[in-house]
Amino acid sequence: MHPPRPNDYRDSWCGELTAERDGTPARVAGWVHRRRDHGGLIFIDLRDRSGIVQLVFHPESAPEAHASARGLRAEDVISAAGTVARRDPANVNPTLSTGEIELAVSELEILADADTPPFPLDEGAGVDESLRLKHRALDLRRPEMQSAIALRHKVIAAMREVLNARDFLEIETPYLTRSTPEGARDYLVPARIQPGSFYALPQSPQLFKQLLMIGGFERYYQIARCFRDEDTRADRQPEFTQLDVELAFVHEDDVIECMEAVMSAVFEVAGFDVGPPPWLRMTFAEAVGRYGIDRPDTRFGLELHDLGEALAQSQFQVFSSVLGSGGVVRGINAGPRELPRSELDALTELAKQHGAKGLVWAFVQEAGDLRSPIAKFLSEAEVDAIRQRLDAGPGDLLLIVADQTATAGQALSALRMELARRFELIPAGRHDLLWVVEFPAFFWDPEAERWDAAHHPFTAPTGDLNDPATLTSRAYDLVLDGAEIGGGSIRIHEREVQQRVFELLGIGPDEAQARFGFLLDALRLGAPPHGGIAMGIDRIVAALAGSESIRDVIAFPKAASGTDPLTGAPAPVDPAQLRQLGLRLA
RNA sequence: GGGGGCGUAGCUCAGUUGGUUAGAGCGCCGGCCUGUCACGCCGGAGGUCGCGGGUUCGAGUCCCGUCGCUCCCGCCA
Repeated sequence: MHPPRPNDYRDSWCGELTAERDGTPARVAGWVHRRRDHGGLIFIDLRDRSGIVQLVFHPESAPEAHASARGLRAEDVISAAGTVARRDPANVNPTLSTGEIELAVSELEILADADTPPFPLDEGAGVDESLRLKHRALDLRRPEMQSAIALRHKVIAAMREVLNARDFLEIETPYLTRSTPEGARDYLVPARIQPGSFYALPQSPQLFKQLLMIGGFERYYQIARCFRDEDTRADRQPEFTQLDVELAFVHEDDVIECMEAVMSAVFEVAGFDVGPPPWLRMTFAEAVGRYGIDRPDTRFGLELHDLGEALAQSQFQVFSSVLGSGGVVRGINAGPRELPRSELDALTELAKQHGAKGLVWAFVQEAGDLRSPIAKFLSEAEVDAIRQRLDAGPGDLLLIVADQTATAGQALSALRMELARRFELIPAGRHDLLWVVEFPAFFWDPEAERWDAAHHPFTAPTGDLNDPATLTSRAYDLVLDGAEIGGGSIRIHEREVQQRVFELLGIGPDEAQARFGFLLDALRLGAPPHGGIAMGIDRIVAALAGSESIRDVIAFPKAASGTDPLTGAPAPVDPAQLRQLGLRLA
């Protein structure tokens, strides 16, 4: 690390005192990591951002320092000066980078004493998370948090470096804005100077970056905070950070190539091996066909297979009726597994939780027949067909779901993931990265009785606008180990097309003008073809750090409930503040 | 909005079929200790068993309600 400017607190980093400094004076500062008081000798492990060094206090040679060292406790903040001394070979600690030396302290200053920590720093990960969040300043001192936050910095720095070298401009867009709805609920901010009116916090800088393209900047990026008022998950926070990128005069390949350069640099600084670009591209149709969902984890098999053709006439009513109503019967071969009934029930529950009405399990017997609750409904030909489609042999466990395509896919995908966890099917250290492309542009929403945008309403479609079901959107998602870490598209740059898409989505000309007039107006003034992408920085860093939750790579995250145990937000406000805003609580 | 899991000492947890004074490890406090590095040894303090109600002679344990944390579905790209 860059050496500290010597002052009366310190002249050296703890973690950088080595045998080369033997015999030289040094002054360090930091937190008391551990204390070992032998009555005579006192050892203190002192920690700063760079690492840990052992301080030793001798009662004879430094009685004053030794006396005050007796009162040191965990997390006290001190400055200590003394002489770097090589340790006796028998006393070397090989687990410490500074283990060959210690600092024999002659002068100790206690800069701040600390209360007994509410949780131990070395067990941090096992501690209740809301307690950690409540005392986040303490929690952040844990090595895991230190390295996660440092990794986050390195990732963002690598992104900036690549984009800067390619002449991108980093441009900020407003956080107080009119909502640019992409489907999620907006966070609203009441406007004092316009009582009754509200700003919205942006769900993404989508429209602004398109305006920047129309504004002639051609290559833009931003490390942008985005806000969505929806329930959280381990990988979702009310506010999150994305690398937002947009380019003018580009096609899909141009954006993808650019992001491959950016992400290669990111994976490189993290020492994360995903192989060199270009990375695999898979169509939406193939992803859903083989894995059931549009963000497949391809690190293991257990692919889905269609059984509908063989079962259309099945005596088993569930199969025939689902197939008759346009649904599918699909299955996976879980391989040779012995599972007790209770575990099969648990898998059925899982399938139901993901929307399926049920799950059919079947074990292939030695003779080729099936042991299954529905075996008696299946003809020999049907059993043969199932075995063949699922490439099943004796002992194999087959899992079959009959439902509408999307539901069956989601349920089977959840089953795949559960089996992979349970039977450890994912090879250690393997990481798969792939682009999913050629998404359908619209899907029919039967409840709202209208078309809905699969991506967002500004995504450029290809095909015949008069036949929305056949339209493909010029969108692309980047998927890492089954997690969507980024997504983008070529945008609509022609006003007429944009207007037409709004109509399809049930947004009439007046409403479109009211909500998106500023975009439609700008599209009249000479919009270049353009496209871009947004990369989820929290998810990327979490994946690189091996964290289960993005909260572990955000310095000050919200809890799962959306609240902040640290500050107590959200909190009631003073009535006077409400009055100023012209608000009254219901 | 719905489902699952959890809630006992500062922390992590155990607590049997409802039964005496609710335990352990770590931490904390005091004492001893001159080569430890998760130091060691001796002693000690520390509990609204999340909260409220109920059943019972008796509830950490059973029932109802409620709150909090967490994972998932819905929702959200």
